Amino acid sequence: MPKARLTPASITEAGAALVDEVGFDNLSMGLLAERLGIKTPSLYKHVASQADLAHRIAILAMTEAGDVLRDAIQGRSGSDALAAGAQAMRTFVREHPGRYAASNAARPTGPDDPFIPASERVLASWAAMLSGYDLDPGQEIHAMRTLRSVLHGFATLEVAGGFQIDASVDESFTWLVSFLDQGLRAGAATGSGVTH
Amino acid sequence: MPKARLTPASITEAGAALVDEVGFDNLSMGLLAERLGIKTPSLYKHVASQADLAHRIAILAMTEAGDVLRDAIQGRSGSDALAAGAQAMRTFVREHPGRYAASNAARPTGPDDPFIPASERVLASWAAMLSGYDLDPGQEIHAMRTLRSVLHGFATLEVAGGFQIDASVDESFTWLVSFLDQGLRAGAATGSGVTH
DNA sequence: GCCTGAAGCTAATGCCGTTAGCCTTTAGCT
DNA sequence: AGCTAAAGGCTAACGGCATTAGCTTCAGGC
Repeated sequence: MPKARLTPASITEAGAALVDEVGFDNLSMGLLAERLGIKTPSLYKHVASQADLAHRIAILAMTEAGDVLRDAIQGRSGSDALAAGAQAMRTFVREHPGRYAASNAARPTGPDDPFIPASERVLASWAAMLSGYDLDPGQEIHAMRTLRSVLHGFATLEVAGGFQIDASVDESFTWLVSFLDQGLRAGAATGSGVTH
Repeated sequence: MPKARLTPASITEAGAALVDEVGFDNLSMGLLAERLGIKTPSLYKHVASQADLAHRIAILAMTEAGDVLRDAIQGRSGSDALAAGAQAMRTFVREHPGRYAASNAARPTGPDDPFIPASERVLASWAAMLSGYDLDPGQEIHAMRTLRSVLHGFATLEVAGGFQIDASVDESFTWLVSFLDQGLRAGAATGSGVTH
């Protein structure tokens, strides 16, 4: 049988697909090896450890998230960019919960960890989006953190099944985005928006 | 030595203290047994499994969070209640990251799982707090989810070390709370606040 | 004083990550 | 073409951890 040659990249890809199916917590070397048609120890010819594998998946996930986000924001600004970016992130998390969990669990392993630029690309997209709101420069970091918090929190709660009541989650998300948009526009309008 | 008799409750308490120290992911039966001065298998005389232990910790954590939140909101309303409640939750998560993680990982095991009323008590506190904003009834659920998302997201990112840039996290949190407050008050003022 | 059950222990099982060591294949060099 | 060496697979084995089985001990109720 013509075997596609196994590489660290292809294994990472398979691992990412696996965690999206079984959940990041249930990632195991045995399961992945089975998917690849090899025995567990053979995996170690390609990745150093399970932690290494998880980290590679995290880098892949963060890179993909960056792409998705850039594409969503591309060509839009202000409210449109916010709505598109937020929606894109939510979709990404719902379609790739395992990847997303991996990217959350990851910590940079050193100063030249490729995970760092991948994360920065995501943050840069959010920053670009926020720049459309003409916020006070001193507030941008706070707005950024608020934005990240709310989107991260919503996505996490949603995939964890945290929204039990039978009210439309889609509707809540639209409401949330509008809420953010209005607050950000108010902040721009007043020049300070929020005092503290 | 006069040993305090071991009970499921005391073991859960010790487990909760342990996860706050070592992290929920690093919870192990051996570590907990060592803390209690017994051998690992003896633990099974008191709890059914590690999953059972984790679930008990989650119930304890959710109950404690409910207490903290109720106490914080007690006697306040509107912006004050929001600020106090949000601050109380953040403090709880920072002081008890392991408990918090346990409560997030937990899923109800059945219809009469005590975890359910414990969760509901937390939600009820948030609902009570939101009622001070006189929102349109149809929007309360969305506001609630937004609130939970942003607080959960912020707390999670913070304990995970997700805020790298050296801008004050305290300040960001204050900003976030003010942002929410202004948005909620605007929503009440207009009677609808957010359109979608 | 005996019996029972609660609660400890040791020993053993099985799963999983990981390492060591062996074998086959294949790419590349002479 | 033929040799060499690395790449990449495999089996066997180790160690850690959750869990179970079965023994022992000790305190409290009859």
